[in-house]
Amino acid sequence: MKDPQFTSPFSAFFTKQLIDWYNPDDRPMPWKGEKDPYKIWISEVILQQTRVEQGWDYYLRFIHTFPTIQDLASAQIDAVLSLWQGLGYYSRARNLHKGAIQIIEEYNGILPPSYPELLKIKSIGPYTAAAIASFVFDLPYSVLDGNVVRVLSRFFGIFTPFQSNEGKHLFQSAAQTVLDRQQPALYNQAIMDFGATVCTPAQPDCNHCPLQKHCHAYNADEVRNLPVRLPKSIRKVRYFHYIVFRSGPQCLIFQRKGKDIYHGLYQFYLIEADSLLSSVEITHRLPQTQKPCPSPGKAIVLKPHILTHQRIIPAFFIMEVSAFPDIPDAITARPDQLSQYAFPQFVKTFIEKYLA
DNA sequence: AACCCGGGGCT
DNA sequence: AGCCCAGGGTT
Repeated sequence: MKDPQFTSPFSAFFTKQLIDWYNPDDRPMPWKGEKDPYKIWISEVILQQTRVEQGWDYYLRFIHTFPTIQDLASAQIDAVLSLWQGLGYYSRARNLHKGAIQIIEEYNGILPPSYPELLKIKSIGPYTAAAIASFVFDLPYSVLDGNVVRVLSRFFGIFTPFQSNEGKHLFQSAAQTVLDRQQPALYNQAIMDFGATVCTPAQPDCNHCPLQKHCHAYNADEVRNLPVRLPKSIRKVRYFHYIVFRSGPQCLIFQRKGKDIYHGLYQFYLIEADSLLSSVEITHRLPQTQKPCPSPGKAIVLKPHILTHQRIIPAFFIMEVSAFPDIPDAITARPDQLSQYAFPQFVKTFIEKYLA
């Protein structure tokens, strides 16, 4: 299929109004105006699927701990994950670390001033490459994120879902058409701030909108129906039964392996099932070791942990033993040492509430 | 092209 | 309860 080509008589109006509207000082951020490509890179990866307010302190801590690419590349992955703890989407932290090593080994330690080269670096996709290229190197690449898609779909009346193949080309074409090529950094900041503060998902401020006159959605009363999204997939339900082996002041933890969610982070001994298991069922599924385990006590069931694609129900069984069972890869730690390890948020919640 | 990956805030 | 967020990697 041929790429859909975007045209509109209101492109120039759109761009001029946006630039006139924009005042960078209205929405200050720690990384705004930053010209160190490393810091912009960090900020943009943190901001992937993450709100500015949520990422703010993580960014400051991250660049304080790892001020340069070399610092990040030579760090242990556990240290990186610890800084990321609670922010979610932990593959971002793992890929950031891989990317730093990649830059040291293949790019002489410097982020390349080129969109296609930036795209080759781990953690950098089309959005982040355009952001770094425009913000740091003043290259004419338009960013295309959730904000931009929303603004473009409403103003130009684009009802094609962005998630579809056709939508990706159509929105990319529209974004590049309205880009102010003379000042790409200012323009990209402008459209994202505009989407975040005026053309918001719910209850956009159309009454004070500088684009109102030629906004297709406003004039057709379609604002609430745009952007159009593809239906979302059904959520899986998973039951995580954690056995907290305790012996005196110590307990056992394990690092998650494989390619599943949270891999690289730490947890207690896990028995997963697709339903809540009884004490008897738990007993049958305890590790087979020399020393028999006592039967588990009453489960501490926390509220479900709701994620985008799954729902995790955490149940904890604290099991006092005279000696730890011999389980491969077990790590012995005191509760006060657990802060050295990165845990999924709901495990951290349990530790603070029941093991502190 | 489809699926997977967190956590928080808002309505 | 559902939606959305400064998306990218894997298969």
